Amino acid sequence: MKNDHRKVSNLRRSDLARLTGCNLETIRYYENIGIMPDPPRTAANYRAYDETHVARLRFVMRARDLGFPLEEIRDLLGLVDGRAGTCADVQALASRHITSVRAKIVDLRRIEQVLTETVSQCTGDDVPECAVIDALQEMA
Amino acid sequence: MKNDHRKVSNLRRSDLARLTGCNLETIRYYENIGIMPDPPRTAANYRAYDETHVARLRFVMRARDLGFPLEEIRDLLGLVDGRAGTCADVQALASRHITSVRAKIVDLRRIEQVLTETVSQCTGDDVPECAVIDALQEMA
DNA sequence: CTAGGCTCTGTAGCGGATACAGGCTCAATA
DNA sequence: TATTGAGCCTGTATCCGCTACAGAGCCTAG
Repeated sequence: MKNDHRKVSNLRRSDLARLTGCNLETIRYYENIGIMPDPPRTAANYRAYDETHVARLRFVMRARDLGFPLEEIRDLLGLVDGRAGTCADVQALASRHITSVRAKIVDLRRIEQVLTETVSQCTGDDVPECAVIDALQEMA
Repeated sequence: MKNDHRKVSNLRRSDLARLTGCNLETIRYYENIGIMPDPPRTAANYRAYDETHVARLRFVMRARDLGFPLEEIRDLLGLVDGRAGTCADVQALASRHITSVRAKIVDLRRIEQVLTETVSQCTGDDVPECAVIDALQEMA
C-alpha cells in the first residue's frame, strides 16, 4: 500500500478524486474558479487535502447531481460556511431551483409528445416520404 | 418600405433572422459549421438568401426546439436532402432521440422529488440549521 | 541509478451559441 | 453632393462546465 506512510489528512489530488468520484482535472478547475479552496502544499508543491476537502467536494458534486449551476452552489457554500445564512435563505434558493427543474420537465414532456405523435405516423417503409420530415417542415 | 426594390428572393441576413426568429449571429455560426449552406453573395459581398434558406433554417430551429443536437440535425438534413434517406432512417433517428428525451425526464423527476422532499423539511426559520444543507452533506 | 508513474502548470477543445471591434457599403437626408 | 448612420462584413472573445493534453518536475521501487 503506497499511501501508508502518509497521514490520512495528507491526501493527494488523485486520492480526493478517488474518494469523491470526481474527475481529477475537475478538482483543479473547481479550485481555479473558487468553488474549492486553494489547499496547502507539500514541500514539492503537491496539493495536500484532508477530510474537510472531501466533504466539501462531495457537497458540490451532490448539488451538481441535483442540477444546481455552479453559481448557485457558490451561494449554497457561502450559506454552509455560515456567512449570514439562515434556513430561510437556503430554502429560497432551493425553491427557485425546483421551479426551474419543473419548467424543464414540462418542456421535455411537450417535446416527447410531439416526437411520439410524429413518429407514430411513420410508415417505417423504405421510401423517401416521411412524416417526421414533413412535420418538421410544416410546423416550422 | 426599404426592401421594396429588392426581389423577395434576395434576402439579407437580417431578413432571414426576422423571418425565422433566429439570432443574426447564429445564422453565420450555422454557416461556419456547415448546417446552413454558403449562400450566394451580392456584388458588395452581402449574403443573398431566398425562400429555400428560410425553410431550411426553420427546419433546423424546429429540430433544435425539439432538443435534437446539431449533429443529429446534420443527419436529418442529409435525409431531407435525399441522400439515401428513407422513412425508416428518419424514424430510427427520431426514436433514438425520444429515448434520450425520456431519460432526461426521468432524471429531472428524481431530482425534483429529492429537492421537494428536502425543502419540505425546512423550518423556514431565521436559524442557521437547515434540512437542505444537512441533506446535501449527508447524502453525499 | 534509472524507469515509470505520479504531480505540476498553462492552454486548447467540446457544444451551441452570443457579443463585440474595426472596417465596408449603401440609402436617406441637409 | 456630402454626410451621416444603419446595416453588413470578418475574425475573435466569451459563456458554462468540464476534459484533455503537452512539457515540465518529483518520487519511489527495483
